[in-house]
Amino acid sequence: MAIPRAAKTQRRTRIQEEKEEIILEAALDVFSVNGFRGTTIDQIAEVAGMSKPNLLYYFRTKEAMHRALIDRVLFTWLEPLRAFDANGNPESEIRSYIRRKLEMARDFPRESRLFANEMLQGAPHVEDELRGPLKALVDEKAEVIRAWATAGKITKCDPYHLIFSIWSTTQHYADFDVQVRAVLGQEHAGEGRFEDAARYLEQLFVDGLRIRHN
Amino acid sequence: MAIPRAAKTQRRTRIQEEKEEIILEAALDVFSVNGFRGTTIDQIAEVAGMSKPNLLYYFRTKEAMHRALIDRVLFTWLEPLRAFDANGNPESEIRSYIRRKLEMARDFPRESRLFANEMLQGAPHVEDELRGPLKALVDEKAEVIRAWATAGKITKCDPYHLIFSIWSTTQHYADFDVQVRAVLGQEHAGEGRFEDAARYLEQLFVDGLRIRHN
DNA sequence: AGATAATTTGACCGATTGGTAAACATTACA
DNA sequence: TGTAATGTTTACCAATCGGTCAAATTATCT
Repeated sequence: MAIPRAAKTQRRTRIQEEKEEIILEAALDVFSVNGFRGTTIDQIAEVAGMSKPNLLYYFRTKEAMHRALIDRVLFTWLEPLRAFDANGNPESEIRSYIRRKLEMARDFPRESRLFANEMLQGAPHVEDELRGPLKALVDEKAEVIRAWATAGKITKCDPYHLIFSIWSTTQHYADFDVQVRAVLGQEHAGEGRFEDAARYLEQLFVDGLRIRHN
Repeated sequence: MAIPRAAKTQRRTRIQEEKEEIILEAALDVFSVNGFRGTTIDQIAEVAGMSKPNLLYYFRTKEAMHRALIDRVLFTWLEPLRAFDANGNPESEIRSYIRRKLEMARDFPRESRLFANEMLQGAPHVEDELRGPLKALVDEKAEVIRAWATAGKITKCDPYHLIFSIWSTTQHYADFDVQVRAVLGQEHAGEGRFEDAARYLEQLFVDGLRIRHN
């Protein structure tokens, strides 16, 4: 008798951990490109190299796979913002936040696209997380930025829209990668484009905010 | 005998124009949210308020609907960039480009999401347009910006990444609308958010580029 | 009005969808 | 080694998919 997903044993088998890893990896491949509705379990099964019923042994529904994937990715995705330090130097904090976000766009483009897909569809599966934990985190960091502005360390500006602009400019290089490559052309579309982007964005944000260079 | 899509008559009927309009409007609703793969003809038919075979009388395949929709939207979508004037004042040109793009994000969010969906999927239906006409247009405008920089009217910066950053920051308010609303919360998520965004972005880009105020 | 062309629909097709049942194979553990 | 739990697969299901067809309806033109 098969009891999937550690219902009886509490502890997860070695095989369970390995297979769930493989499945989520494959699911990330497919969901990030085709979105939830556009993804079929068969596609994921093929990428994962296992049969469809075998997938459904580990995750009972397509929703369960998507849910598990979102949950896992959401935490790491917010890491850079969590690392944003109130006690740090404004210029270096913003610089390194941009750098980290850009590295994530380069190294984890599928994760970025997974979220983008979810947002485009109106976030039917994660709206609660947005209104709850995400808003709370952004509120906290926005307050830090506002304090910097009040203290005259930074130009006065709307901290929420500042955060939005950092999110959008950096994630653009993951979500719109095809367009970026197409427009830059063969010669400038190499991996150097991330360094070019980093240089440009740091210039834009730091000078744009008139951050005091100590 | 039914001859769809003006094969014989050359001229399009009044009914043809009306119905094709209704269909594309409905298709925009659905494609922009669910992407190509995630959209079904039945969904479009229901939104359009007509039977599925009736849709297929005007557009023979789902691809044909999507194609027609992309073609129509692509032109208007690039309007703001086309209006970018080499002879204008750098500051006002960039300001009004941002303003126009932000207005489009506010007034035509579905069009923005349609493209975003297409990009996330790797642009399987429009890659040629990206490498061709779009790249050509961007190359031309990038040259204008570079000339401004050379003339000292503007801070030296990578013109391509400047354009990317204007695209991403403005379209963010259409594509990630749910997230923006969720983070801003009930009180700041009203329509005023576009004016706040406009104010912030103009400040960011204009001061960031150290444009000379004549 | 009558004829002809344009439009609309219900019934239907084979393929694909998410998911299930049960037989079979493998593993872990006594 | 034996056996019970875990893991895997084949065959299958009803629902939905993109699309066709022929018949019925409506608009157009003389």
